[in-house]
Amino acid sequence: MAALDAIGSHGLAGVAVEPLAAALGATKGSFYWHFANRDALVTAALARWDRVYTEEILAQVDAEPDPARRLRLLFVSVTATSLAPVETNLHAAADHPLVRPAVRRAVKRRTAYLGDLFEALGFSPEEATRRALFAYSAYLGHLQLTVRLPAALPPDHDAREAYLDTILGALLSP
Amino acid sequence: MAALDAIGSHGLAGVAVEPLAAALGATKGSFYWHFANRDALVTAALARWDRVYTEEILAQVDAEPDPARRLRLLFVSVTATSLAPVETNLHAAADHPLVRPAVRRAVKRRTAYLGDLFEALGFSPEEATRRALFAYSAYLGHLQLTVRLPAALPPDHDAREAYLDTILGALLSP
DNA sequence: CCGCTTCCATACGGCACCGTATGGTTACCA
DNA sequence: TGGTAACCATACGGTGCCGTATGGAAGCGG
Repeated sequence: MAALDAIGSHGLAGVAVEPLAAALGATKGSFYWHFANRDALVTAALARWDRVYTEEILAQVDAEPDPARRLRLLFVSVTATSLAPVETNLHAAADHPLVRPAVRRAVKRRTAYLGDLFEALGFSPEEATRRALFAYSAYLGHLQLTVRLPAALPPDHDAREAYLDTILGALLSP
Repeated sequence: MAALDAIGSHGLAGVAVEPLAAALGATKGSFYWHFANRDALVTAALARWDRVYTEEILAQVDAEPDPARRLRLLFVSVTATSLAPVETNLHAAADHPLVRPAVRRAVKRRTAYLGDLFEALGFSPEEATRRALFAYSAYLGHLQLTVRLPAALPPDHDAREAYLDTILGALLSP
């Protein structure tokens, strides 16, 4: 779906009919035969985002049985830089009436998953909910830095590993 | 500065000459006498943001001598919901050529301050840098949720206090 | 071969914004 | 008091986008 790529590279405003059609070597006339309007395209992109960026990732991570290793695997999977632009730009566009419900649904789904994970690690339900929200906030901020200011992040692989150790150590401290 | 308010309520794209002039009861002709163009207005808004949203806040927090209480005070000050929209929208617009250097500067300044704080709390310089980045990421994500999805955050005052305790506990765990 | 559906292109009107041109008003000052 | 600078309003052209109207071209069943 080219619309999701456009969200990644130019944000929600980048999902524009005329430039997109031109980039695909087509014309507006063609586009408006396939879609009712721009909103329909955005809606389709959001549905695709929900499948690929939430359900598939969680299903894949959920294969790991050990909760601690599952949390680490989740962080590694989810900070892959290829996902970052779309994630960041969609969260940033969550004031848009079409985007808001999709993002709300994703945040609920993801924080619930994280909450279950922290419960499996031995925290009380309330504490698990708090740590889940904390972890998700850190995830959001990390992605934002990844996209906008990568120079602020640890430079090489070793430093990133140490950084991940720090994060997981803090999140799992009793 | 009305431009900063516009960034808060409608993002960088909300800094538009004609609507802004109309909102102030003026006209474009008046605006273009005071500013060379839209970019000049954006630049002025960014300079003001740097003063009010970084320097003043840090100066105010720095009055607290105890590092642990200073960290808590910093979090409380900085998660005031009145600051959240401008902060979030500016970070979200950091791909813009005028905004990028301003945000980069702010992030550097703030993470450096946080790093000093964690060093004052007894962490090694490297660990302090990691925790500073972690704390700033969590801050960014938290603000984003505050603006876009406030329903995802702890609902009442007691829950927010418990949440803050969890966060500070995790950030300060050895 | 005819007519119908499917798919695509060109052309148009409309909107919101940027920036410029130009004239007008106020006020101060030589 | 006449000139000049500071400030503001109206009007215009340009751009990039949305959505519609309209006319094909290609394929396929009757």
